[in-house]
Amino acid sequence: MSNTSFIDNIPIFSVLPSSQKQQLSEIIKMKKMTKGEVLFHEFDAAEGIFFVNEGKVRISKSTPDGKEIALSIRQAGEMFAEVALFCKSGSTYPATAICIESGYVSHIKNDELQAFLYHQPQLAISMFRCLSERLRISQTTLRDVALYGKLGALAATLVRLAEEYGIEDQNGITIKLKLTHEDLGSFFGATRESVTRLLNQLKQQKIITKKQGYLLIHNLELLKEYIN
Amino acid sequence: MSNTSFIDNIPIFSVLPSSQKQQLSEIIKMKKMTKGEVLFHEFDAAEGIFFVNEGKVRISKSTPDGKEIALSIRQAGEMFAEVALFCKSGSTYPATAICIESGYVSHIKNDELQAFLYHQPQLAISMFRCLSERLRISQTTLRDVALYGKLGALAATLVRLAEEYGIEDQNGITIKLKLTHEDLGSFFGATRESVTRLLNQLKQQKIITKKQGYLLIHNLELLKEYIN
DNA sequence: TTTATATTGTGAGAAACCTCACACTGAAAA
DNA sequence: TTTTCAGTGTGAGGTTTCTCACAATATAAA
Repeated sequence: MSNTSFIDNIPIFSVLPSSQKQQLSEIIKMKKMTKGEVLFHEFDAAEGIFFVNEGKVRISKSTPDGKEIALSIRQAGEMFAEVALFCKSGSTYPATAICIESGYVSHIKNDELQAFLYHQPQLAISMFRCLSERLRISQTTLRDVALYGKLGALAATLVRLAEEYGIEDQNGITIKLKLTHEDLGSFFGATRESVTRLLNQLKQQKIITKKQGYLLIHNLELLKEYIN
Repeated sequence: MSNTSFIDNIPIFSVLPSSQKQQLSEIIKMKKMTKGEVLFHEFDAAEGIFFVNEGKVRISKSTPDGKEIALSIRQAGEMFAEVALFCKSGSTYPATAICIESGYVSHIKNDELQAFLYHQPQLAISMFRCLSERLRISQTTLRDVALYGKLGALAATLVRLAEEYGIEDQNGITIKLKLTHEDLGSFFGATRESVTRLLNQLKQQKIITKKQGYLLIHNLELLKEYIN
């Protein structure tokens, strides 16, 4: 009945009482997105913040010469472009968001969310928490990429993806993402050839296998040993 | 007269009216720190947030095998351990903070600042902004380290240090930090030998020189070209 | 099915970076 | 001053990773 159903599926909003959810639903706008669609480009004016309702969005930064690094992949219930919130007017998005699996996203304009948050300290705190968790992840990734070799960075990436997208069964943890070797390499700056070779190393050690196009992790502990 | 004078020197608190500063001064505690002192270790229980009053603090993460990456160097007026705020109880600091230049730091316990912030949305927003700026920087650094080589990462580091610690005069921008080649390398994961060789490359191109122990940047534009 | 296209696999050589060893320099301590 | 020591410079050789080229497989389209 209420049009707040999709808001209920976004964990960060669970701190809100339903009256506030109703209010929120008036400033949040859902729209369809299709695979390949660019939701925003790095350096576009930062207009607002997004939430994934369904589908997946890849957040990435690139260099002028065309190389690209994937920062994260956002799925249902997750927020992105959070850096835009409360930013100075005239700021730009620090990364590009591309839909990699069709679905729906919700969007709230910066100024409207800011006004709303002013009276919802609970929600503001939740968002603060989310932001600080992301800073923590980013700094950890930086450490991994700078200090371990590519094998370590790959291991760290697989561990992180397993935590976020892993489905566990008796065989191990399947990473439910269609990722090419090039996609994987873009998380830590390696070429597809290197990723092929590194993955084969891990396959030889029976740490991972490939099943129906998905990576299957047999031994998460061993994988973690590459990072510590 | 008032004991809020050191609070006045922390920019993020400038949004507070003086009555609130007075209130803040009751929960914030200043203490001396001396060079080499560890303010907290990575994985210590996250008890609170810090502000530098005087001196400098180096924030770093390390690996079990002793390698280390510098995340930032905080100086007077700046906040650190911001990730601790609003974190789940039982959380730990994600990095280590070591004093590299004696001075004073102020400390606020998490729960006390949280209670205070609840009634100070203005300040909460300022802190949110600071956090998101740091996420932006961390993600940019990640891109630099992953996609450019060590020379690019060095250039990016110098540009960032010049912006934060640079003093400009007719000769160029002096980075007012005592940094060994090893310190510099720790920002992006290079050995001291590599840093020596890379710096000499930049010196040959007249982009930088060394003056009285400090790095002097003659051509910031050329340096930036290594990153884009 | 056949065909087209995207993805993966693999070798060989180049480039970047690290490691180790040792010499040099400059600033602080004796 | 001399001594000491942290920091810097540099060569040689090894390792990692990239690049380029091309072959082998999947996967999707016809």
